[in-house]
Amino acid sequence: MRKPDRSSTSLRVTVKDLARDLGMSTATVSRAFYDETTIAANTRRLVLKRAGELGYRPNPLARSLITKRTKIVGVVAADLVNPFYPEVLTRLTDRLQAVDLNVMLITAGPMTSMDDALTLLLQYRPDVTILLAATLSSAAADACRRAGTPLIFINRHPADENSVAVTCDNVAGGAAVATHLIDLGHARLAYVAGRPDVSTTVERWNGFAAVCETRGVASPFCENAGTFSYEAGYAAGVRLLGAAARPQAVFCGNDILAIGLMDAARREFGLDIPRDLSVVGFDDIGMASWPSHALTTVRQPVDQMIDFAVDLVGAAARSERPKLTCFPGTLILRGTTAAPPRTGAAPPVNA
Amino acid sequence: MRKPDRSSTSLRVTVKDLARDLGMSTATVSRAFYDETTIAANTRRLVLKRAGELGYRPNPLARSLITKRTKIVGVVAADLVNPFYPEVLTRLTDRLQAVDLNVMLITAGPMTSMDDALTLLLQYRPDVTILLAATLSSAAADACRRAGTPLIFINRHPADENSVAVTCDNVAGGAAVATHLIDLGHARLAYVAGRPDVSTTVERWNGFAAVCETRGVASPFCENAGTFSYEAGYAAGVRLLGAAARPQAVFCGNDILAIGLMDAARREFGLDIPRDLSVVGFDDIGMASWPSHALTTVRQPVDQMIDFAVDLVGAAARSERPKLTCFPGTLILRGTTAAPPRTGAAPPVNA
DNA sequence: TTGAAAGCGCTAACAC
DNA sequence: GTGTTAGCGCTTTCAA
Repeated sequence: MRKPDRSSTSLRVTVKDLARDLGMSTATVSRAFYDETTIAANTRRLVLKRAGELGYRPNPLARSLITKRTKIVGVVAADLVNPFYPEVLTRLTDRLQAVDLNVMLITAGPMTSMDDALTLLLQYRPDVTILLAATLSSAAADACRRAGTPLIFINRHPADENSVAVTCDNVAGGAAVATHLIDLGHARLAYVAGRPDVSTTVERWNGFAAVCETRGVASPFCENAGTFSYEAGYAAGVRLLGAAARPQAVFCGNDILAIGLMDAARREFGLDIPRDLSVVGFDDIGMASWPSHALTTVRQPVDQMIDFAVDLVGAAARSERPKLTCFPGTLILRGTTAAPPRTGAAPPVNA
Repeated sequence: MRKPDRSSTSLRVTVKDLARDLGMSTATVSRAFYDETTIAANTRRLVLKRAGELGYRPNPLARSLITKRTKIVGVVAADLVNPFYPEVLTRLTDRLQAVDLNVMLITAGPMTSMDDALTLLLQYRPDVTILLAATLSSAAADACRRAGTPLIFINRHPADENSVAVTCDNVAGGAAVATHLIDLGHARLAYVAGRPDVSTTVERWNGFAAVCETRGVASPFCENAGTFSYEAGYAAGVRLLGAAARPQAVFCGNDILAIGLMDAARREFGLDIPRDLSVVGFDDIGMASWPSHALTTVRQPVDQMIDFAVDLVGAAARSERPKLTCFPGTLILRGTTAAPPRTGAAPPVNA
């Protein structure tokens, strides 16, 4: 076994060093770093002052041995290639850092399965684990429960009703899209589903389809893209728009699907958007507002959602169990939706 | 002070438990988990088997107290909104996880400065710290040195010649772009710089300008976008293309700048690309190959670069000091570059 | 209000 | 090849 490199041993200050320096016991020094302890105000001041000078900070690794709390938040990111998640991750880590929490990131990729990666993470005893667009095998969920780390899902409703989740109101979002498209006068609608087995896919469809039914519009066709990616959107576009009765408007499971589908519409079928086809996405990623896309979409209130999730982290660490929470989205009208061209007899003009 | 939540105390198995269960000493159990120790092969087998059954894994936090190694790799990501970095980060964490290393992620954002975030990270004593497109204040670099964490820069050449860096050959990349554009017949070239103070910006320019000089083409105009973002590219496009002598071809500091600039060219000036303007990027992010962009660009060999960086992590942890390493990029020809339209007298036909 | 002492979970000398 | 012991850096009883 390699022995620790004593030569370059960090001249790291420890409690002992600081205690000796101050002529106090290590216990007193330690107490200075906790609010709820009995220590003379003046002693604390002294300790903190000298600690600052010497650059002493309690070692969280050693501390965790006793307190059982690591100040580590595990973040499991399933799909960083969808630009929505880097946006979320950036704000999330920033906010967590601001409250003195560190992010341990795990991803599932070609080399490691989600379950293996999670096992690795759990060794570090994260106080809380946040799942970004990730779903867990029941074995993995079990492992988390045994390890005692509360789970917070972002953008997913877990099947397990015990977990905490923060999501956008996907049902209402889907409904708003349907209302918008029907108001414009579209009758042949379609939905492009991403991963079929996740809550966002199902809920957005539910809201969309429900309004179609209420408004007496034919039930929308559902094209399954299989996953949330540009390529999947493009392929779905090829299938959907090549069909005999092309839809007049399509609601895509998220923005990146919508962008893929629009590229297919233009390149493979020479369609003009929105004249020949209306398209709506979901998320409002940065790219959606670029002139080259100008995508009408449902904006998720990312900032609020993340801030709330960070509050949940605190609550979860205190073993509180808040209910799952759902934030309203906002339909953002841009350039990819318009009324269908009039065909046959023009409708009576009544305005 | 809150006392550890004994009620829900994880029934986590410890060395002691396992040792008692097996009727061995804790030392023996511990030895089973290290290759370079003297332990009977059969004993090791027994220990590992029972450990598997009971779900025992040594607590890395406790272990680190003695070994001074945490198996934590700090990753500092400066700009996750540029899609290049999520691509890199995904592969990086995946590879690190595969060799049993965990990623602690820090970002600089509105709430926390880079230096504060780094301080937070260093408390956890990462074995190595990887900087993704990040530059460090000299105070921060000092802090890292004092904390004894080796630094690996990805996509940046640090000023400090002590650090290790893995980069793409930006000079050669810039040169290849210039050669391509000049071969096509362009004479009025421009460069759009991202952050002016980083090595990639400077090196790409150097390679680009050097070839112009060699080939006897007028020194390219340099437009400073200030940062590597879509918006900055768009704004730079507005300034650059609105000028009196519009360039025939522009080399952008990276793909996302190029995409912004192209949107400006089309929307603000009604230009057709590549007929009226040739555009080249750098990185070859996924988006560059989408039909809506079809961007000619220099591909960074991300996979090789990351795999190499992961090897460096191992080397750095062993206190070796490899030299900084530079991988060749590849010019990928797509649809945004073409010969300029002939103006005035057609050149003599000689083919 | 403070200090002495025990111990978190683990590894590494050193003896056997 | 294995067990005993000490101790990593820290917090937390308990007694003073």
